[in-house]
Amino acid sequence: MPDHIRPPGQRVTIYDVALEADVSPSTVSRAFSRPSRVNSETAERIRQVAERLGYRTNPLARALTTSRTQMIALVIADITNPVYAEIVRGAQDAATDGEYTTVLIDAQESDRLERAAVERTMSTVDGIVLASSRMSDSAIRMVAKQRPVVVLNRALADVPCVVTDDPRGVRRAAEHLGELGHDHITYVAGPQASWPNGIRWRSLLEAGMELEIKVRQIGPFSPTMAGGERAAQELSARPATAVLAFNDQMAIGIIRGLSRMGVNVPGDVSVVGFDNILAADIVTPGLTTVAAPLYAEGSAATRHLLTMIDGSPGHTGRPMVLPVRLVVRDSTAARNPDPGRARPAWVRQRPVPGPAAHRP
Amino acid sequence: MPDHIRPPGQRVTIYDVALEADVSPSTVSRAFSRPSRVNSETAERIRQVAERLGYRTNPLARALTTSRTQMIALVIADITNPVYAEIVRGAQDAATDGEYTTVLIDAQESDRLERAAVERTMSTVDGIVLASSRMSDSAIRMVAKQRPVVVLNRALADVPCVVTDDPRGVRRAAEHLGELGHDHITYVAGPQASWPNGIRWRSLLEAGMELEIKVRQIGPFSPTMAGGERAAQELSARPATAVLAFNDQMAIGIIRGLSRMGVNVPGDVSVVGFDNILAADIVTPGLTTVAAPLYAEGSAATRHLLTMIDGSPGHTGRPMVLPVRLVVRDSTAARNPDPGRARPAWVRQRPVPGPAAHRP
DNA sequence: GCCGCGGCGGCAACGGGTTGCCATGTATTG
DNA sequence: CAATACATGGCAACCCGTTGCCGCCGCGGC
Repeated sequence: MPDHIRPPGQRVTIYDVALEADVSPSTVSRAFSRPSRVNSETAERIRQVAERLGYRTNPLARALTTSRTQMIALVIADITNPVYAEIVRGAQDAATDGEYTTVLIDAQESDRLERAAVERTMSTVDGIVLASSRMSDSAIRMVAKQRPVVVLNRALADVPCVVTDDPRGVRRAAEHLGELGHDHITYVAGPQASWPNGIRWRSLLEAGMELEIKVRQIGPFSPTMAGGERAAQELSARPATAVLAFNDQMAIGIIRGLSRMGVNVPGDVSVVGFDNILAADIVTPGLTTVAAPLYAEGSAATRHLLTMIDGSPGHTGRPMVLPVRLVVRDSTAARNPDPGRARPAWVRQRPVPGPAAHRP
Repeated sequence: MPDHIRPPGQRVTIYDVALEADVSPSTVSRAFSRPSRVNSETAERIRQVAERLGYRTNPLARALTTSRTQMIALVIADITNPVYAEIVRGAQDAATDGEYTTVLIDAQESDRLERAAVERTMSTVDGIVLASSRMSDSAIRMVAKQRPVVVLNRALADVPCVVTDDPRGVRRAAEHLGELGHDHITYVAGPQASWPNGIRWRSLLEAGMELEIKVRQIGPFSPTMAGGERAAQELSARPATAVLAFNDQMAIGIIRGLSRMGVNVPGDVSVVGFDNILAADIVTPGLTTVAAPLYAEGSAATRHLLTMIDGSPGHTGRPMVLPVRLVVRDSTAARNPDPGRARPAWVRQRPVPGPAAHRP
């Protein structure tokens, strides 16, 4: 009965609908793309025929003339990093609201892969959100010249940006540590290609000046738990009582590394992270961290992108900055007043067997 | 100097190249898509002109005639769930190997959203990997009729599938718990729309029969930490000494919930999860869990999809099944031999203040 | 010298919509 | 009632490659 069962692979086109509805193809086209341009009864009839035949407009064909694919690309540095999950959610929801589809690209922390992927995708999307791009400024500008681009977690002249208020976050963390009696903070650096890494360190320098806290930096390390564990090793060579890590994953790695070496967190060392990922709450001790409004970041960036696509110039003046807050948990505590107790376990470097290894 | 700086928005087409190289557009087209079909010197000249002009072939236009976009869609149930990160990596790497771009779609655990997104994307991709789809069997078959589809983590007649050996994983978990003296296992169920949820429960039923372990089920709960904490509440009403959770996130939630109520894991209750996400290793106690070869899943599924796209029928016979292994950590222990001690803390239900709350 | 064949390039017809412009018919206005 | 405006629909060109088919040319074989 349903005569809309066509040989598979034979897509229904506007021509089929036109024939069936006894109008010209252009009318069918207009019935969908500019309904106001056609008589409402005709439009309705066409819509019914289309429905019956199972017609779907072919986005590729449409894109060919309109050069609008209704897709945007979201490029993230590392899908393995849970920070991006919420950002993606925010972006995706905003895109869906605007009738756009999101193409997610995982750069795997690689400049090269990121460029290649962007290159490949650029011509298929109407705009791009670069979240924590690892590309060079000039590469980004190049891309921005060809398509609307919004950059997330990075400030860059002439390109619309949205960033979080990292300086304030760092400042709050430093104040918090200062109040606990720490007079020295070690920054454990993440990837040098990461823009926030630079700003966090500089902010700490600045905060240190004002608060009269000494600061130093070690690294860079990979922004992962493994990287944090490696940092812990290095920390043991140059002791510290307060550590600010580039991100939560590293902070967690640091906590684990230190614990394994017999160093007590927060008893001997206070650790602060960045991002407030879910795991920050489940690690023991709970991780004190600077929380960013992840979802809002993704959502704000893509909303801005959509307005640009719709022709707005995209205010490239100041970056849009989103507020952060310090989430205090149990990885920070008053500085151990007994220097004799603060170091021994650590100087001895007695490696304690870690938690049960993976046994198959 | 470089005359290839054209007014932005004016893309270079084969016609421009043809004009400049003094050949016909078709020759330019062939120079790229079938180099063997054109004289190698001519081809080289064309390539140089194209390079000079900055020509890039427009994938949309190409797709219009070839109906090949060189894109595949990867649909995942919930990007917030870390399990998918590795799957995505595997899929993406495999796709990149085959010169395909991956479009990631997050279904947000919603049947409706998933269908809508698939519907929207279907016509723009050459094939689809459905990882842990929440759609109905019939909806999936519908999609499979229009595009090559590989289903991940779900078995479905007439559609190529790749699954993990959950029955064996559950069996191993049950054996492990049995050896520790547990004679009763409670399964904490996840989403009913999740296929693995069903199979895990049935496998546990079966394993219980053979191993003479009693089993029961509670739930369903949302497959998140929050869901696990809710499950912990319910568990307190109907005590258990051994729990198998639908996934790691729930298991972690259960551990936290129980701890908060003063129940000791693994002293009073043993908890086993599923998936071996990173957090399983950082929670205290470390979570015993059934590990799946996430990366391999994504990679195998996509590779299979690519062969289907290249015309192979896609063996729809038996699903491809990937091996799992039990990772034993510290959340499982011998059953508490003292029933008097096994329940009191729990019957009393003294809610213990949880870890420090988020203080801004 | 004639024929056949292979290499190479061009023509033109797509693929599936979109849109500027024109033709027709009807409603509005003076 | 003529003149003008507007609503509606059709024609045809266009977007940018791809590809079937044909023609031209040079070469080797008989």
